[in-house]
Formats: sequence, C-alpha cells, structure tokens
Amino acid sequence: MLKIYNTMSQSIEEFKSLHAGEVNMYVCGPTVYNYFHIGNARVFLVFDTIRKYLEYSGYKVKFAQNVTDIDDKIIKKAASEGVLWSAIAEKYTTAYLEDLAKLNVTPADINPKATEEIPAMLALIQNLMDKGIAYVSKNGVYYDVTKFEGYGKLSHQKMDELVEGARVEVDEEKKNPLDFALWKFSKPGEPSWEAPWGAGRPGWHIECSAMSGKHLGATFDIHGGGADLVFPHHENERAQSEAANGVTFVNYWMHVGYLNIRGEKMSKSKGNFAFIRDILNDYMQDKENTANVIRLFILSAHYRGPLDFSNDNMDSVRNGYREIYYTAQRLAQVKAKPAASFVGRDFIKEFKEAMDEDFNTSKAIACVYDCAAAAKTELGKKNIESFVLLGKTMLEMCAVLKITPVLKTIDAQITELAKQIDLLRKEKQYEKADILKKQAAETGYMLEFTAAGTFAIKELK
RNA sequence: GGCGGUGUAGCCAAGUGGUAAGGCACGGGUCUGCAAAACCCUCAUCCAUCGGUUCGAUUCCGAUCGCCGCCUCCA
Repeated sequence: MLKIYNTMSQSIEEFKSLHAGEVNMYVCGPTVYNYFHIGNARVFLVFDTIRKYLEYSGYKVKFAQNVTDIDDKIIKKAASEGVLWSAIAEKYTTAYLEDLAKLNVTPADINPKATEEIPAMLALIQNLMDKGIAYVSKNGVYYDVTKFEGYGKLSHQKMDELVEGARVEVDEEKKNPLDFALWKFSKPGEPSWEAPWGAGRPGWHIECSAMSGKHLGATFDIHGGGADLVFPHHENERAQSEAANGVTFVNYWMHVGYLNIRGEKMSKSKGNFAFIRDILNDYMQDKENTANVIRLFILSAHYRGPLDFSNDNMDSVRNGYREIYYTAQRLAQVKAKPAASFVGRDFIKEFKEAMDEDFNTSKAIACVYDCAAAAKTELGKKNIESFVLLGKTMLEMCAVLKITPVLKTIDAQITELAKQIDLLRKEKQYEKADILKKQAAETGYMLEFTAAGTFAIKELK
C-alpha cells in the first residue's frame, strides 16, 4: 500500500487515487530564461522517478508539466541581450527539453506553454471577477485573498502573520498586501495579449491553475514542485482554483527539499551555481552513464530532506554505482539461464515496501546494493544460474529507478585479446600476457580472469 | 517575529518503543602467475545537549543549543 506525505496535512497518508487505477499529476516546470540547474534537476528527477514507480505499481499516469515562457525574468534577460523575449523563451525551452532527455527523464504527457494557454487563463480570471474575488486596479487584475477562507492553509501561515513578515513594498493599488496579480497590464514595449480589462500578460500563478484545470480536471491527485513553491505559488494556485471551481484542487501536495552546494544555497554571486548541462558534459568521460550517477546521487537521500551537492559526494555515489555497473557487465557476458528461485531474501518485495513508504529511494537503493552483493557472492561460488537470477533482479530494480547501466558492445578486438591472454596464461607465458593486458587497459577495459570465467569490463571513468 | 526543515560513525545517508539499513573512505584478508578500480570481512555500547514518560528511548513529550530555508515571481 502506497503512502505519501501530504504538505497539506503535514503527515503521511495512504494514497487513494481519484479514479481507480489512474493518477493525474502536475509538477511545476521551469521558467525558461536560462539553462536549468542541479536544484531544478532534483525536482524533475524525483517526480520522474515517482511517476515511473506509480506506473510500475500498475497506475496509468497522466503527467502534466508546464513551461513558463512569459515572465518578468524572460523579459529582463531579453532586454539585457537585446533580443526578443520570445527568442529567449524558445532557446531555453529547447535547451530544457534537451537536458531532460539527457537525464533520461520521460517527457510529460502534456507540456503546456503559458503563452499557448492564454484563453484558459482569461476564462479563469473572468470566473473570479464574476464571483467578486478578483478586482481591477491601476496595474492589473488582482486576487482578493480576504475572499478565500482557506488562504494560508497549505503553507500553514496565518494571514496576519504573513503580513507582519512581509518585506514587500506596499502597493497602494492593492486592497491587501497579500493580494497577488492575476493579470498584469503591460507597459509600452512589453509583450502583451488582449484582455477584457486591458492588454497585458498573465500573473505568475494563474497559468498553473488554468492549465492543470484544463488538462487534469478541477480536482486531481498529485501536485508537486520545489519546497520554495509552497508559498506563495502553490498557496495562490490553490486559492485561485478552489475559489473558481468550488471543489478541492489537489488531493496530495508533494514538495521536494532543497539542494545545496557544499552546504550553501546556490547562487551566482557565490559562484556555486551548477547547470545540469555542465555536469552532464564535464563530470565523467563516460557520458552514457553520467545521467545514472546523477540520478543515483539525487535519489540517495529522501526527496523531502535537504541534499548537498559536491564533487566529493558525487564521487562517493559514482564509486558505489561502479558495483552495479560492473555487475551488469558481467551479467551480460554470462550465457546461463537464471535459476528458478533464490532462497534468501525477496529483494523485489523489500524494494516495493521501501518505495511504498513515501518513496524511500534511499532504502530502495540499499536493496539494489544488497542484491548486487548477493549476485556477486553467487558468482564467486560459481553458482552461475543464481548469479543470473539475482543480476536480473538487480536490473529490474534499476529499471524502476531508471539507473539501468548503459553497456558498451565489446568489440571483437577485446574479445580476441582476452582469448590470447587466456591462452598465454595456460602456457605460462606471463610476460607476453601482461603486455596484452596492458594493451587492453589502454582501450579502457580491464580483463578479469576468474574461476567463473573471463570478463571484459569497461571501466567507469 | 511567524512558519518549515534538519542535527545518526571520517564522509554521505536510512531507520525503529527493546537496543543502529546501505554507499564511500580506511584497515585486514581472499582469489590470482602477478594483479586489479575484482571478491570477502571488519568498522557507531551509540544516534546534538539536558530533563520527563516508560520495565526499557536514538525512536514519544518538554526545554536548550547548532545548522539551513520560506515569509522578496528562487525548484
């Protein structure tokens, strides 16, 4: 039975989908004004893994993730580079999709762009206007938070306390300091869309309400994002949607903890800003397996807790990943059939139990390691069929976590070298054998001569 | 000030009312002609501190201290 921590109730709840066997989920996507960084990547990878696990558990998942392609930051960036805002949005939307693909993140079923969903937003704003919840001011259309009874319930803040702590400049045009823009009137030269109240662009929160409602329904199962979105973004989305539709917006709110770099929040001024694109390119020589190491690193801690990114921590994970990677390579070079059963632990069962407990990937990964170790023990005992069974079990778990090692085809040259070395060893011509071994090493392979056979292992670098 | 998170071995990191998963590193060993970034084993009398509840707490409650974050359209 799957359990999920719900930010709304601040407790772990049994998961019950709205429609039997189906899960509708929405995760806040990027504002495309730059490449995305390792912190964004954490959110994307966590929810990709959750989605995958839901599917593995038998759910049909409908996954929507927006692309915010109009926003102040985009306009600002465009101005500083002297290009059209749309050029910035297009460039970084493309980059976003490329980087996601390199991380093996499955594309969302629906990738709505803000600029393509303006009509749905206008309809929602009109709905709020009709209900007397929104009002027009000099600068735009605003949401009157005093009209929504449950305001603050998601972030567990009281309105007066929010006001006290507010560091925002008081906007005289707003009725209440907490009121937020649904529609911002454009200034000359700014991008704008026609609207009944005046030309402008959408406020930050409205797109998610409009798009999730349109594609997933007024009520849907899971809404996720980074922890910093709880307030104000998700609080405001909820206020908009529930006030407009009169029904519960989201059943399970999920938030991913912060990713720090060497213990500090990442920021450009501190020079500890890491784009995922750069990590993918620079971290290892083995590009095909870099995404797996990154994902394993991200999943090594529970998704709700903080996670510290550093080279040392990555290296530690990479060294651990080798165990899985090498086991997979040996498995691929063994021709035996799997044993019918393994007397011992039921790794898959343990794995599922871990994941069912609010996606405890840390514990799930421990199952993968234990299984790999058990497989190697069998190999050492020359129980090849048991090794194959356990190796396959390990790969099943890897597939769910999406860390399946990417193997190289071993070219004929290496196979030939291995044969020759084996021959030379039998003839005790060790000096010649060593020369050939060195040759193999130069191509990135190490050759293992074990009781269970000879393996050519591509090193992970 | 309000709210939230967090403090577990050298490092990363799970977890439980009955005495601590897993990974990395270290150390020892095994296989091997030698060797490996291979394999095996070892590695927290203890879970920030101080109280309380309990037969028993790292796990529950209270307090204290430390670190991080949100309350500024930052995931």
